[in-house]
Amino acid sequence: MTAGKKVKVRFAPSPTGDLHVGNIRTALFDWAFARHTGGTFLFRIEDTDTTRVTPEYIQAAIDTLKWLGLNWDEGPEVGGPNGPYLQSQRLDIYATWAQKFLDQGDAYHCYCSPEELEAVREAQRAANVAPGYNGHCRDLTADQIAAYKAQGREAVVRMRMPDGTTTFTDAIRGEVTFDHKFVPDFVLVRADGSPLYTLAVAVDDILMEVTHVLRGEDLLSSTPRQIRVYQAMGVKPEDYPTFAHLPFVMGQDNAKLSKRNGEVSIAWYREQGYLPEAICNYLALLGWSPGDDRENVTMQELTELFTVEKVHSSPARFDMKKLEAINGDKIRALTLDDFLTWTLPFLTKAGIITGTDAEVALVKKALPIIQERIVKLDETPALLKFLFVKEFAVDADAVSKITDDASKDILKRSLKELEALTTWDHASIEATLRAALIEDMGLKPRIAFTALRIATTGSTISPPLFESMELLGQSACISRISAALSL
RNA sequence: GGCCCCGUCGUCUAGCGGCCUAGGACUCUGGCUUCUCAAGCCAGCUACGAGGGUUCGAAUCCCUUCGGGGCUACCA
Repeated sequence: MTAGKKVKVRFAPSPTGDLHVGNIRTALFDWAFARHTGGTFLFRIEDTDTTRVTPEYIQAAIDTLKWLGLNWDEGPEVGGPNGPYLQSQRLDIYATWAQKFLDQGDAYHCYCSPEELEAVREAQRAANVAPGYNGHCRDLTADQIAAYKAQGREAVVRMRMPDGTTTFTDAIRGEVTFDHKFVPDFVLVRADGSPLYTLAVAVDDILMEVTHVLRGEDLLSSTPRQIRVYQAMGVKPEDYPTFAHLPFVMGQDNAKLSKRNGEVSIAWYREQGYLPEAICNYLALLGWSPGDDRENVTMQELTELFTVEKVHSSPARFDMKKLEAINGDKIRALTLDDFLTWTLPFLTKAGIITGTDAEVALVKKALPIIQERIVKLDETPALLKFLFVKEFAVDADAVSKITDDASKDILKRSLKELEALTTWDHASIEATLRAALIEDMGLKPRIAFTALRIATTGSTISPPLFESMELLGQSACISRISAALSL
């Protein structure tokens, strides 16, 4: 199938909500496959279900893909030779093909009402036979049709599924066969004239010259229906796209990932401070591996290493802990400038800074000491807050730890030493404090520095103490310690 | 129920008949380091769903079984 042709892969979500982890994993594989093969990545919006798809969700899907860096060659905003790329703008195309199928006898009008169809299914379930359309309207006579029309019945367009089987080779699962006995005649066009997924997806994949369909395994059993449409379109088997059905991403409870068993919206991950590259790296490892022990890969490396042959056929469980670990790795690998760029929005959103040049400069100086201690960007405000607060106050739960006499002694001595210090850098601060508190007073470092940490940063947890004090500045340190003494 | 897909440590995976007393990563536990928190380093725990074959030899091939999942819409 499609051998020799230039690869074209499509990602075609139906935006009935925010794109979720599963969608993104599919998009990522589509993208990686296209880039690996030097092919085209096509992005199409399947918005034929107008009751569930909204313009907001469509825009959100576009933004999400952009944010992740999954750039497309054909699709919304960038256009392309086979547009439009929103199915809602291609209705006339589907109508034309549906009519052709009707004319050819591949499809027929079905006048059964939803209620009648449901009754049939109910009976089938009761009789323990496979539920599905019973072919009631397959061979209606002209009189029967006239009678239905006279009753004012609306018709759907239904595809005739001939006896036999459909066999295709899935690039991930191998040869798969479906007996048409279990693939009932299916609806192509609703009674209101709007197309269904089964029609639109098949028509578009052919018209847009898609060579590879990598999609979720939930669509595996709909493949024979797509192939049936190709046949009716007159497409030769060697021109069918190659199918590859990706395994699911499951939640912790082994059910398809959903809001109930894990956070699924990419928007949520973005707000939490996950890096797009971390999300992509982690998702790439769900159902795929480079084949060796490599795990940390850049987007560039992913496109070099990705092949469908290495994709699994078994589902994978989503593990937030592993994502966090990878995110931490990616954060630590960031250059200072990139780290700054990623961090600033979190600090401004938290109200820690407003964005002045002085603030940004201080943040930049402080970032190196927190880079290896955060896993997500949203941890940054809490760690750097002490540098920017206008009204400094010691955390309520830490106050009691520095009001005892021993702590007061530590703070008093520290104050004296720091006031006398003429060179204000972390090495000098540390040398002075160690000499006075550890060597002279004989205190344990842990005890001595905890008291100072609370007094200067307001918390029992902070970036390294001496670096923090350097950044804070001599006068601020002195005034905070003085204030702590009168608590 | 029927059809289809899937089954290696808790999780993601390596493995494609001998290199496997099953390797790596995350998690977890213990230790080292240490000014807190991290990071880093070291160690440990834990897996081929089960049962039959085939073979000198099976995690790897075949069959059965059990288990999980998907589909079964005028959703996608």
